[in-house]
Amino acid sequence: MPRVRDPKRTRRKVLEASYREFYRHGFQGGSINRIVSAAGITKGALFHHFAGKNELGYAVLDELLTPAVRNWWVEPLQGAENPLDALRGILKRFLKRLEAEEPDTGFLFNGSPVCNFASEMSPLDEGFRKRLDDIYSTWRNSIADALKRGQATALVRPNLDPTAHADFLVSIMEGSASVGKVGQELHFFRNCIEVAQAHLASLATAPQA
Amino acid sequence: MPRVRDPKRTRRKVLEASYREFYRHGFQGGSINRIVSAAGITKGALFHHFAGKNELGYAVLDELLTPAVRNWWVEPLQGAENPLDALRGILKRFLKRLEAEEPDTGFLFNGSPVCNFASEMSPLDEGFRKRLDDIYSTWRNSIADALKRGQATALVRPNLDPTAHADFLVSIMEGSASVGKVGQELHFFRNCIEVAQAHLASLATAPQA
DNA sequence: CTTGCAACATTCCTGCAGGTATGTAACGTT
DNA sequence: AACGTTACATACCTGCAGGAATGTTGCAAG
Repeated sequence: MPRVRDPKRTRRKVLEASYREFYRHGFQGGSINRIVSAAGITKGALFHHFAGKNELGYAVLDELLTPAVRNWWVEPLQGAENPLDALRGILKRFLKRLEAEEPDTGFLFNGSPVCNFASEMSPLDEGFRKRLDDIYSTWRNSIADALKRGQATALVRPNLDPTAHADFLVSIMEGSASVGKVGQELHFFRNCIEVAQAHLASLATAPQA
Repeated sequence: MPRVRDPKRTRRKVLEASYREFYRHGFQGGSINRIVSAAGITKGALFHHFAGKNELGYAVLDELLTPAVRNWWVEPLQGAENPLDALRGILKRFLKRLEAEEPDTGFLFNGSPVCNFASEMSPLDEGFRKRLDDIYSTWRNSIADALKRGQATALVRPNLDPTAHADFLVSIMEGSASVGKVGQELHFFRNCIEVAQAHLASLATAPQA
């Protein structure tokens, strides 16, 4: 049972409402008024917890999107004995999640939240650009490191550039999310992931059975 | 020497100024006032040529971005005898153009304009969604058709899905543009295109020399 | 059990946004 | 040459945006 005053909870509610608002309307198009009414609080409360709209956006990146990327792409790769299997597992989970979602809801069918922020805000504000660069860097490094470990254990072809392939994979994820949200057809996502899976399989040393 | 009144020219100036404004600030963040001052005209002239901000955005898509995609991706593939070579040629031209550009200017370093519109506006307005869907559809169809022709002439592996690979390729282009604009490093684009080139090469029937 | 600060709520303010109303002058038409 | 329409320019209007100022209340510590 929530107490009458629970600053952490309030802050969290604001963050999540902001996330949804910015996800739908973009950052610039997102309205503080809508956020406070969606969160069931007042503008005074919001500005007590966040210095301004930009800081609110920064907090969404730092406290929601950065952990999300860590959950999806860093932790699953960290302890993996076979990095290619781990990557293919992530893609499979992605597709499963997409198939379970209703269109127009949720994390994936309306584009990657990170990519939405990046498209809109990275050229306009250095605070956003820096944070988004951090997110994409850890994402790409996580994949590149996994591929390097795979090369060390002779599971991944030695003659390929792990960094380049990491860049390529992240581009695929973000690109398919952006293009797919326009058409809103599961079909499209399935196609992209399918080809990506085949591409990943082609990175293994032994031609797989 | 331009005449005192040249409606086509004026309209064109507005369109191009709008394109630049929306490219930098996004559609919602883009300001009509800035557009008219950048175009060197007045608000009355703008609203004489365009019914409203949305119609202005539609016109940018219809009259600037649709032809741009046709130029880059449809026409070069249309008469190509070898579709894979044609695709690789397009990628090479892209990279050349990127290398020639200053960062922070131009078509590519700040993301794909189509993708920017898509991320921001396709969930918010059906008029935008429809137009963007058309653009992406012709883009994808153009590639898929080229691959099919390649299969017919036995230049492309028969056991791959042309549609799926077209979806994949468009995702790569748009994704790398979106992710790359955050880091602003030519390195990243080069990596993505390089891997994409290798991927394209792997679609050929004969293991290429 | 008071006191003080943190956690809110209310109210108001300024600026710019997109858009309209109206005025005026160039230009094709007969 | 007079006219009507198209192509603009000027001035203004309404609304909501982000945010500041100020008021009020829970709550933990002494």
